[in-house]
Amino acid sequence: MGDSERRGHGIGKNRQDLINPLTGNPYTPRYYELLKKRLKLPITTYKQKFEELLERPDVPVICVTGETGCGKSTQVSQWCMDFVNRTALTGTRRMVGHILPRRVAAMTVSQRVADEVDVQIGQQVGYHIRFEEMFSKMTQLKFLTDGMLLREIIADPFFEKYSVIIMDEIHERTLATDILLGCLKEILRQRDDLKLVIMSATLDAGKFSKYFDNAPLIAVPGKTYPVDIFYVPEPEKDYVEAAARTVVQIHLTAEEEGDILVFLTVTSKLGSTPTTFIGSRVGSDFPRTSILKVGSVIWSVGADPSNCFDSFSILLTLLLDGIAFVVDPGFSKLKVYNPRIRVESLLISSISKANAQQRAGRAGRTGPGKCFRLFTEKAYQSEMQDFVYPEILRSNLGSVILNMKKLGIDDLIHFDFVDPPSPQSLFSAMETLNYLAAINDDGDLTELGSMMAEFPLDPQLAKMVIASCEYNCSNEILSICCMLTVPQVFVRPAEARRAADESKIQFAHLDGDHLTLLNVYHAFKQHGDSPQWCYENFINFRSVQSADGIRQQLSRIMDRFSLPRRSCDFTSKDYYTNIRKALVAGFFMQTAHKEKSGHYLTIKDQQVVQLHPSTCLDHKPDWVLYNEFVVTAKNYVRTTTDIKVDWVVEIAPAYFQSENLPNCEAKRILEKVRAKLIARGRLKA
DNA sequence: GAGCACTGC
Repeated sequence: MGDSERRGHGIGKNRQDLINPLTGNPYTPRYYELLKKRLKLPITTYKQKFEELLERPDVPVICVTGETGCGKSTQVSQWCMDFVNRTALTGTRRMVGHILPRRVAAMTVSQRVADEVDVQIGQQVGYHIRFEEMFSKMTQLKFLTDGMLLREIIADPFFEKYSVIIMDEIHERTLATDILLGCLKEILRQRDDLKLVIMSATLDAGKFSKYFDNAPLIAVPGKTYPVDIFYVPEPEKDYVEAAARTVVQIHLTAEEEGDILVFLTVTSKLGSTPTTFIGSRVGSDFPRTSILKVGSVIWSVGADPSNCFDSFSILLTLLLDGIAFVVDPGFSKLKVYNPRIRVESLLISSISKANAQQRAGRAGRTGPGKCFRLFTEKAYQSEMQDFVYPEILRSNLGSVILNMKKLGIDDLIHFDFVDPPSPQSLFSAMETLNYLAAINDDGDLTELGSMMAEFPLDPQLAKMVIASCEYNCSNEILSICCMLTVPQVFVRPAEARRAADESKIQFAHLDGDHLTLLNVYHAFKQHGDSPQWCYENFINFRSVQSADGIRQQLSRIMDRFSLPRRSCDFTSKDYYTNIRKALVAGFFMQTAHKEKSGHYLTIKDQQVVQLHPSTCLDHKPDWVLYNEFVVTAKNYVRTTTDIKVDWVVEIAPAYFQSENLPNCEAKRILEKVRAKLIARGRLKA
């Protein structure tokens, strides 16, 4: 705590006391207002202990745990900034980097800290997230997303910009965090002037402390009240119904005041507005505010069902006090990866004990609370995992490996991961990168791979973008690539499905959905990026707008590598053919063949798939390329384009060599085509 | 002929 803070409300007699050392200006009234609140935070008691640890040269890593709301994110970074200012040697002053997994969190926490230390955001305190740089030369404390730090480390392998790095919310265990933790452990061996602060939710703390050679741990108790936990006696068949029922019951019987928080995941049952679903069962005279978590969207239920929060307010809302009841069905939507068929999908899966405890904790923020778990106590005790598997164990590792190779980490098998991925999943991703020519047969990054790593894209997309220059259609592929990267371009409101489908027809390209997306992008630009036009044509404005932003970023990267941005003549018969060939250059591993029986099999893994009904293809081509494999009631390939077998053999000869292929109809055709192309001199034997 | 969209660069 600075001198002025110790004097409480800063009614110092000496004018000097009222000067903000960061700016040289007197503190504003707002500063004192916030200071009062800061002094009451649970974490404030631990300031001295933390600072002592920070000063000790033999302590490179400090772990801090505490529940949301204890103040760790806002206060610890200020203490670190003070520390750097106290100890900074003349000459180069280094920064404090505060890493959070989400953009919104990085923005809101940095704004809060800037307010608390009474500076303008972007000056001494700033943030850096994708598409937004809010910092300057004088920035001493910078908030950034983990993905952003992963970009920075490429240019600055020892984090020499920083004196202190704070890794916050690491229990979320994003891919980027896991790579960074491994890198940081190594960097700390080589830099004795770097401090690392690890912050996580309480339960996982021991694991990280141990990983960093038993780093000292500061555990901040939460300011919480007891929460009674209730279980259902029998497993619930339909948890959405059960959740609605429970909400009604609380409403009718509970005497306590307070709001209800329900954790739901998106399911078909809920439709586009879970509000209506719950609302229809709860009735309209529902006095309590229900906040329903649906993916990343929070919906409020109550008198005004249209009153739903946008994603920016979610964090703030969830931090809001006043919740006395939690209804927890015990599920969340989780990415799972099947390495055998190389498919990532979102599955509704059971949450972990740690998740369940965190959810229950929401009920005890302002007073005693109740948590209704819609699963049995036995399931909790014996079936739930302690923690959900971290993302790195549930993902296709293509991007991860590309990133790590770019950082010069060659031996991935012996890299010190907190949770090492299996050698099989590493190998399968290496194989994919090898087919894309991003790494050579020795596992070393090629020049192409090094370039691919610079693009914030999946390896296939990066390869496609770079390859498109050879096909004279990089402008078009760039647009398609961005449209593939953003969510849900076509809007289909429940009440206007037919109108939406009819509207989509005007963009439809009969050769495939990729070209349809290109048409949408072009139309969007022709109509001057108009939100109104989007609305009228059932196009998701936010999606196409962000596609446009990504496009600008990717364009700059292309320019940096002198990759020509070109289009071939629109009237040429090759215009669309070139584009489709460029698609093949990136996605040749995601192709399917129509068997004689009429159904499609994926080439490499022989999965039976169907074209997703949303496709614009008006025919069933013999060969299709797909962007996505989705598993719902059936296996579908979504966003598909008609391709010619000659192209795949010509463009990816190594991949389509027959020894790689399972014995099937497609293999025999590919062999014939191969022989034909060799005979014509279009392919080397 | 179904509907199911988690984040980050």
